[in-house]
Amino acid sequence: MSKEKFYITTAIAYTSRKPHIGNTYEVVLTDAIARYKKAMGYDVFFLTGTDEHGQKIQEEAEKAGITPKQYVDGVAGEIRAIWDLMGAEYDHFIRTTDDYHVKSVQKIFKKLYEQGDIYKSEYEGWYCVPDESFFTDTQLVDGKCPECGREVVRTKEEAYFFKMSKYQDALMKHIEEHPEFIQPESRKREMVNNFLKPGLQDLCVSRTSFNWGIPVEFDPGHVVYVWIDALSNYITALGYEPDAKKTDLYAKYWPADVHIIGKDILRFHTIYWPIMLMALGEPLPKQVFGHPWLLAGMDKMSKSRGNVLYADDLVRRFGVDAIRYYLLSEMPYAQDGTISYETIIARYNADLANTLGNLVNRTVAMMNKYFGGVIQPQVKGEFDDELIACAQEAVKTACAKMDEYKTADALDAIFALARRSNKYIDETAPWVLAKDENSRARLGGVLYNLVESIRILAVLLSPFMPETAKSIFSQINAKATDFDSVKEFGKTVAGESVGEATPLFARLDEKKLMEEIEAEIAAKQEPAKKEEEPEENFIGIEDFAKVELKVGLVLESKPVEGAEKLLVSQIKIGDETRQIVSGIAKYYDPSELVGKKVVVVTNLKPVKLRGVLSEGMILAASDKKELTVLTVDKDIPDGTKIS
RNA sequence: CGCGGGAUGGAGCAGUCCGGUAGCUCGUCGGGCUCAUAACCCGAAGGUCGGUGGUUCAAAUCCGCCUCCCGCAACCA
Repeated sequence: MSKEKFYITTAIAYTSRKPHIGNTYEVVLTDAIARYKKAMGYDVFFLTGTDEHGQKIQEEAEKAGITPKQYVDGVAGEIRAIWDLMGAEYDHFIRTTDDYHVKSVQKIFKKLYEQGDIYKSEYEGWYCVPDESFFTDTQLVDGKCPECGREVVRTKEEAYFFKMSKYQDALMKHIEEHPEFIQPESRKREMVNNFLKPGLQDLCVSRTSFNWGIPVEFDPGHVVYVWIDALSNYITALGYEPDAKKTDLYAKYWPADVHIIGKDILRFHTIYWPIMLMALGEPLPKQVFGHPWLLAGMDKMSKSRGNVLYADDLVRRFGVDAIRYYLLSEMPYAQDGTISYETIIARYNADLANTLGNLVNRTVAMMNKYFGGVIQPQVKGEFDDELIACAQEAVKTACAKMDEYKTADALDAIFALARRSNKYIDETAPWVLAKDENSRARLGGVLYNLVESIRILAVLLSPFMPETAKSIFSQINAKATDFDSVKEFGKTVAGESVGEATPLFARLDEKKLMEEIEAEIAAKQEPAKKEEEPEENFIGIEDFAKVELKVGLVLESKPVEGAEKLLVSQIKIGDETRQIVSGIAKYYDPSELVGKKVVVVTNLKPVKLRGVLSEGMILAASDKKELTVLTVDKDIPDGTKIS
């Protein structure tokens, strides 16, 4: 009888830049699940890879003065190196520039076109250059870009569209009939209520404005736009081609058991991807899990905020398993988690060094001290039952939680056994037993129980911290290391010798380490700033002169109906009065604004925001928490020019 | 009234579906022990479970209303 299969994937990482620890979380999570499933006897296929096409990459490459292919080769290599560093045991690493992928995507595109699911747009479309976005007539707001309100160009570029609406009802039905399809549950409602119920828009699936993409075979000049290209990776990696004989891999592993993805791309995986598969006549993935995000403090990690943490830096400092442990134990199932050096150090010391590391260390040390390292036979005694029950409970709970992909809860159950084992040492007090020759057998039995508990701990930890598990196995010289061996207590073999007691995780000096880290960060930031500023950020005085700024007096202000952030104000600027809409409702009560003299950009092209005409812009200073409008220092008539 | 999630000792979370002693980890304070990585074990302090009204013998848990936070959508000239 063959083993049950389990196909699991991460999203493919975009190769525009090096991934930060938040991006890396996804591959660690997936790896832990994959290792667990393997340990449970599944025939696992774990896919990850990189998404390498698109305008952004083309631009980055141009900036760097190399070809897009050279550029993505570099970043993809970097990504793969990080995945390897994290210990990800993937079975295949797909790159969307791989030839088999390119070929298959072209065929998929063609098939969808030929069967009428993709059509060439017959009307002209609208393109917003700064946003690089393409819109249909109905998407425009008052003839302007719905994203940014700027002018759009009636673009001559044709584009292909995917008829999403055709499959809408079928998808709706599928989601209703498979409640486990979208995880976590709350995300499902977001998808259904925000996209499915209002009706799906047809999706633009080709571009002519850049050429770094998979060419549409039958229409030169067009490249396949992101969705069909990127999402298909899950099947092309298995050798899928439409209307061809199914490969063994595909026949065996598809449909995927779970796609592990970030919550930000849930929409593409739960709506567009299933519809694509329906159109191809292929089965849908069984589940899509949108994991939460890892935040640095309270903020999203981003380069511009300067709060980015990288996996390789962290691994260098704390080791792979410590970082894997942090990510897997700290992230809640459905809510965003946080990461910082302080919290890593705190968990490292409390859980890894004190609870786990010290347990192993003291046990092995006693074994060596009292019995020359030789494991003694099991001798029953007081407190044993409770320890054994705890070990069995840990196995049961850890597995149950892992079946739901709740890694934090699983680790919690495992560490409960480590804590119970430490307590067992205090209860049985081996050092007291050691003083009495009569209790020598019991002393051996106590140590046996401890070694066995530690062995079970290591087995359970192996999907999460493979290196650590290995190190523990070697220290206690464990022979039985698979999940089968932890079903019952007592697989440790008496007569074997344990190894040297080597600390698994050295305790960290938080204060000293933080000083070191801060110094390092400071050293890194200084030179980086100097490089960037002078070259790119200067504008000439003539550029500045293009902006016409004047003092304006706020006569009246009120909220814009139906908009959360908008206030519409009547502003007197010399002889004229203008209506200006600003996104400041969260920070200002309309009445506060009246009578203020503010700085207004007067030569901005008028736009309609939320249907209300805005003829200018009020300048304001803001960071993520606070916003304040600019006013003038001394009183001066409205209409005064600012330069 | 766009949709959804949440508010529980200093921090992070469980408990809420199926009402009945409010639990876990970290932190703090006190004690114990000495096998061990100044570690481990025990004990204590600390919560009117966001507010309010109701149902009930009994509400963190069920129902109504309100406040605040967070996602998604929209939008932020």
